Amino acid sequence: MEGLGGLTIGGLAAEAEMRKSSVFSLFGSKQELQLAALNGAIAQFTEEVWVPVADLEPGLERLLGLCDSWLSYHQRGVLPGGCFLTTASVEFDARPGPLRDAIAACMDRWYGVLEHEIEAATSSGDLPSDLRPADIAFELNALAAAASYGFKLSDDPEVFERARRSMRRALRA
Amino acid sequence: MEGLGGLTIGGLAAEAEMRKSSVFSLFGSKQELQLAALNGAIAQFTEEVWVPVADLEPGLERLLGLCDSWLSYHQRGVLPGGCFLTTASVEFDARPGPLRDAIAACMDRWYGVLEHEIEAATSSGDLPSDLRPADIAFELNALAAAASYGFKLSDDPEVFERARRSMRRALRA
DNA sequence: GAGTTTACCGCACGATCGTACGGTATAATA
DNA sequence: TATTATACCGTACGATCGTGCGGTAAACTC
Repeated sequence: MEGLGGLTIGGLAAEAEMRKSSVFSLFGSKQELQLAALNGAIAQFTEEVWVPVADLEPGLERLLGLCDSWLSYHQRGVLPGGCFLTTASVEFDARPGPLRDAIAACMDRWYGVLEHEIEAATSSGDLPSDLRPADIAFELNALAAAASYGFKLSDDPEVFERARRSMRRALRA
Repeated sequence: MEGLGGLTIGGLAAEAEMRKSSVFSLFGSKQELQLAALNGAIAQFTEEVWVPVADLEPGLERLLGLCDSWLSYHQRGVLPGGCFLTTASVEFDARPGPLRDAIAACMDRWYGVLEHEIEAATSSGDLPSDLRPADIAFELNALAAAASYGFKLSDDPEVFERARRSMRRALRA
């Protein structure tokens, strides 16, 4: 398995060459472990996707760079199981609890980042002002996620080209 | 749990008010059950999404109707766990075997349907000919899937409006 | 150096799940 | 009617998983 549900204390212990009970006592519960894994994945995502473009000019330029680093992150398969947030969303969207709440909060934060950037591009005139930032953010996220699991399913890197063209189209419409 | 992995023989037996062993002997193995569930979900999807628009004019008209019935299908939450194919894709994209193959085949068939319709719209002049059908099909699918799990995660029906606007934008670019 | 914290281990329990096998009615068939 | 197939049941086994508890050795603190 993959994703947060496929994360097992025993499996993690084996990878760390420790005993199950050690790993368990280190986190206290599986749920804590899952939350920690989610935070770790988010930190890594930020490091690999956002940081490389943080120095670019806010607005359309950084947005375009972000799309590229985003797709590259997925294409390199940095972590198995594809887009962690998408996997987690699909897995927990119908299971209320702290995990679902944390995932939803992460998604909201990420949407906030995207929308903020889109608004910057709009106010500097690089994007038409009749576009709703939330629409574009939703669209970009949908494309990145679909590219991630579409690639893992088809093994065809062409999906990243498709996603890239669609993103470009969304950002100059 | 949800999706194909969350499908358990015991759980199904409870729903059917039967015994585990009965359900098991009815399918022979869990994998056969999962394949049957996949086929059932595809049949239902076809019934609820494709059939209602089958009589429309091939091309853009049917494409637009398809997007609406597609989103409506997800919004009504016809089956728990959101878009079955997307859930299954995310769940099995890294687990080689008959399940993954069947899921990939279903996706391919669905993409084929979409592309065929897009080509009809292009050749009748309702869509610009510089658009690649595979790109548009990918985009529509990404939007529908994202709307499905986005809604289950946020409980905000606005995502369907967003997805609808993005789909419309993709189809008249 | 005594006491306490930290990191890890070993073992065991209960729950869940897929799977297997033998049994028993009822229905179909010849 | 005799035979066979079908549908379902009861029970059991082995594997996996989360969890709890007592123990031990090293590290740290006073």
